[in-house]
Amino acid sequence: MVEVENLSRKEQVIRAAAALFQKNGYSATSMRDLAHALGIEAASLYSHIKSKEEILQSLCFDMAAQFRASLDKVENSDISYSQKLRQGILGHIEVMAQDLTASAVFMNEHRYLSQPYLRDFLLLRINYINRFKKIIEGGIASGEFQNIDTKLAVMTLFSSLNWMPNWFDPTGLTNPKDVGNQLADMLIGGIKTK
Amino acid sequence: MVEVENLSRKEQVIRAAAALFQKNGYSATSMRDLAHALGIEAASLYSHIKSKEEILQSLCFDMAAQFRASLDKVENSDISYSQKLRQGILGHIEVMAQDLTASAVFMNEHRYLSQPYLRDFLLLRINYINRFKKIIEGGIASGEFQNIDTKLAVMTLFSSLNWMPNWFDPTGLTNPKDVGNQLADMLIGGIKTK
DNA sequence: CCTACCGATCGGTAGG
DNA sequence: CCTACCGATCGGTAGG
Repeated sequence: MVEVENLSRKEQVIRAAAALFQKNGYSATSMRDLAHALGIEAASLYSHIKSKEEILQSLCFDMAAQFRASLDKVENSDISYSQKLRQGILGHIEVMAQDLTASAVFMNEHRYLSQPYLRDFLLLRINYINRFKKIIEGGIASGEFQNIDTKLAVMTLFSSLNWMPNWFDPTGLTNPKDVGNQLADMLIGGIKTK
Repeated sequence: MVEVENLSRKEQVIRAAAALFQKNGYSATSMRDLAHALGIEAASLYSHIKSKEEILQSLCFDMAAQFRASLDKVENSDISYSQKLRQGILGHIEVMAQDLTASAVFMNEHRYLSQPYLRDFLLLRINYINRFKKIIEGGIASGEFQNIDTKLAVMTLFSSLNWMPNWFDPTGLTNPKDVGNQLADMLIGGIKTK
């Protein structure tokens, strides 16, 4: 019971922190700001978390794990490279849409991780990007895609995906799946052999 | 002479600040860090600049003005919408490539602007984005482009452009113009009527 | 989860 | 461009 309560409160702390990190940035968010948002004193936060950075670590690595898991599913499936790319995009957006705030922190605040966490995070990220790149390279090798610059293509895709938390309106008419399919239409149509 | 020296020194301060803002973030960069990079004491910085934020303002609004000017040239020229979009992309990348550090600050640190500067900056930015959106809408209306979601299209373009300072290697083989043309090929090919 | 508090550091000013 | 310094605030700890 005590454990469950602690975990739950810890998650409240992390979620409140994510909202402040997104709004004001990690460095510009003080532990007193965070405490105030939760209606407690700054010192009380340390009953739930070890440090300010531990919160950032949770947020960044949890999102990274979710992105990774979503790509696992499509990577080894027996579908065309266009379909793999589309499913990869849909998976990424689906994960993002489940927590746009944490996604924005993942994208914009990971840089404030200290070593060795920063290094580990960047390795996870480059690995993720390279898996998308491999899909594009596979599509080129099979003749499905034009012989485009794969680095430019994958960076265009990645930046477009990660910028979404900054403009996507979850209360709007378009749902994550529609946005993902439209993005896939736009990008795949552009790199597909005509 | 005194004026010229002051201006020059001020620009040195701003450039050094841009490098630190890019590397460590605006909030996490102290005036003592900046002073150290220039080999002077923190208090001495205030002979050249009024405040820390004034530096950020210079960087953000200077870049905004350059982006705006580059789009002015292509907007009213008598070319196809594909060509307008391509020239807009090339112009944006050319401006960015001239100062990748300031461009990264423009993209990632503008959020630390205080009011009313933040509001003004965001208005300039949405205006810039809308001008690209108008080009895309014009292309749809003329039948040159498919009937895509213009918001998604312009956000994909804008995020892709602004993410470039984070991965573009100015010492590499591809020059800004090649990258711009490749990005235009990829995006325009994707939205053009087949 | 609180009060009380720590040393460190912040942006900036006074006065030269 | 410097020394000397300001009040405010930082992340975090001790002890309950």
